[in-house]
Amino acid sequence: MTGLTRATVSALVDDLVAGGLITEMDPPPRTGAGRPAVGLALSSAGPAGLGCEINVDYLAACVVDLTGTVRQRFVEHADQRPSGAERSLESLGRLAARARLAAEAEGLTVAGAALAVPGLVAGNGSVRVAPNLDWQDVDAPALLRAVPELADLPISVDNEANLAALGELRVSGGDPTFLYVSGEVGIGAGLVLDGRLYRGVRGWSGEIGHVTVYPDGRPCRCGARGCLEQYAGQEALAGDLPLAAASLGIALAAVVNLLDVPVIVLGGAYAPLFAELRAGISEELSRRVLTSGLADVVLRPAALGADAAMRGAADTVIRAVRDDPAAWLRR
Amino acid sequence: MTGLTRATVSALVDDLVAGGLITEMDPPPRTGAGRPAVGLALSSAGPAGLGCEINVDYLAACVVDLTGTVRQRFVEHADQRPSGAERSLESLGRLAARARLAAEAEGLTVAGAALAVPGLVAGNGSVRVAPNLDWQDVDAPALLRAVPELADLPISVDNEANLAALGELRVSGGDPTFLYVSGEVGIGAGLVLDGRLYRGVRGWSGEIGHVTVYPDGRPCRCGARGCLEQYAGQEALAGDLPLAAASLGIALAAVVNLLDVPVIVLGGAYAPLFAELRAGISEELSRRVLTSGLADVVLRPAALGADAAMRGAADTVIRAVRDDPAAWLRR
DNA sequence: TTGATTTGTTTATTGGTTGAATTATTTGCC
DNA sequence: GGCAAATAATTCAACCAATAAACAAATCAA
Repeated sequence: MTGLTRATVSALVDDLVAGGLITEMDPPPRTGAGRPAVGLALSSAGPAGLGCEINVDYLAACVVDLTGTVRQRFVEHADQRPSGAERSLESLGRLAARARLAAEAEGLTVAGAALAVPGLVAGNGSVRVAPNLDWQDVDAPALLRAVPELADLPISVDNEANLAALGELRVSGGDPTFLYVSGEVGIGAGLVLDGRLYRGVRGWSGEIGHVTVYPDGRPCRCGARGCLEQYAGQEALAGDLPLAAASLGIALAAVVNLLDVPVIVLGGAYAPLFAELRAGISEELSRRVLTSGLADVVLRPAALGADAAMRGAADTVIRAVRDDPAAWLRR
Repeated sequence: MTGLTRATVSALVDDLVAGGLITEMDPPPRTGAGRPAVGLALSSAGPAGLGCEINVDYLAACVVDLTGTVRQRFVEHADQRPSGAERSLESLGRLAARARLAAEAEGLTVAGAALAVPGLVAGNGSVRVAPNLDWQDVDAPALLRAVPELADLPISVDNEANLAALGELRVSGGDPTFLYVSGEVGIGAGLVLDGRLYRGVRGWSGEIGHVTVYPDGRPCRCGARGCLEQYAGQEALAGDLPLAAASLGIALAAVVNLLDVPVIVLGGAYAPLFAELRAGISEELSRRVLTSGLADVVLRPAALGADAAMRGAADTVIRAVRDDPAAWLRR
């Protein structure tokens, strides 16, 4: 597939095995005649990713190894709104430190950390706004690194819906292009195009909750009227489910018309309600998507549950190692 | 910038000069002391791109050289709706052949052709639907190649708004991410992300004309209700301009919320009306874009006029040569 | 046991890049 | 006018990763 010769591949694989990224499997899988091949697999003892998440009512951290297996998982339920950013991130840092130490006791090396937050994140990792946490301009990486056990780690920060979309990308059966919609208190979306998360120029993509569905409709806390969030957010969801489905369908039809996205994944609070929402969404999609006669849009519930964002965060770290293993070996 | 040594760069440049892609300039530009450098510029005598366009009321073809200069330009005004696809594409083929021959008489080598159509294009270049031409499943590349003078050319086909966006990308002062909105009989959009046109999985992105702005509004010929096209299409534009601006603003706010696009370019019929439309669009954008308090969305009229799609088409050909010059040299 | 088949390694060769030295061409200063 | 400094470009031996082809290893089937 790569066009490289067996000799070259062997040399490269030797480096990866020596660097602990790949292990040789014994006994190897077989086919027909001939000398049996040596099996190779991603190492479960090499570099690992530390995924962290802060949300309105919980803190979470996990360590995922190169194979994608969750090796450590810590969750702490507590309302974060009264704490303020500093106290919350200090608690999360301690939780993450526990996860890291437990993982390293198992022989893993944590290569880096990523943090999922329900808000807008600037390019340098600072959180511009997190409305539901009441945060503004929080330098999250610095506050996390204040915990001594994390001081040496590279830490990235991203929106929770974006990272949940990445988590879904990993477990999904290989749809390289889809929209992940996360129904929480607000509604966020993560857009994966050709296998890569599209973050937008300033990292502020995916704010589907504030797409207008009824221009003169209900007032939204953002100041506008008729935002999707007012019709399909967690509060509205408890009331009129058919309205929630129709409004979701209208907003999603806009996405499909604009981006020709063939798959939509419903996560967060939408996942358990998928059966009830599906028909209403589909109806609006088939009515309003210009190409609905040419090809269907696939609707499906998220495969990962509440851990999606945290797992996606950890995944960004190990994906970086997998995308450029030589950089890891040179470290 | 590349990290290559001068020796290596010299060797590579030698190949490009020998292949006619680059010419040495004489006299070169100067700075201070020292041996003066040899100036290098893209050759205006090398490979060129043939850009073609078919639209409701005209046919057009042009040849653009490596430097981006339009070297030949032919336009034929005539209503194409009564002709049918075969006759239209034969006429366009003859026009393109004239452009090609004239360009080759000037020493250019036409490397390929690209065709802009107002419709949905499949991956193989066939036009699935072009509503305003009343086309369905037209194998446009084959019909163009039926003209003997074009038989040897690789021909690609794309949506006109997509190609106009690419044309705009070339002349714009380097915004790598923007949405180009083309107001014609219908409304199309071309989405350029990080300097690359995003076509969607099936090539059907950019159908902003069928984004819903008023869910229970005017019926559209697509079967839905309240599509943008009914409020900001060429017919609606002649009537209520403030309504057109507001509805455009609502749809564009959705794009910005979803994609964090920092620049919106208004083309086609919108370009001459830019002054009248601007305030109405901006008002809705600042009201409905969640991040409008954090960073502005830039609105500007298209720099290229009616030639945008044709120029963008030609540009795709020369861009392919520039992106992989070695492939051209190996030919 | 033999031959076919497949996997993996060895080794000389190749081609592109590098680095250092060299040559070329200008400006600025005494 | 002559010389030093600065900058540009080329030459050439050395290096390195990948290649191709031969060879060794390990299995199955007859």
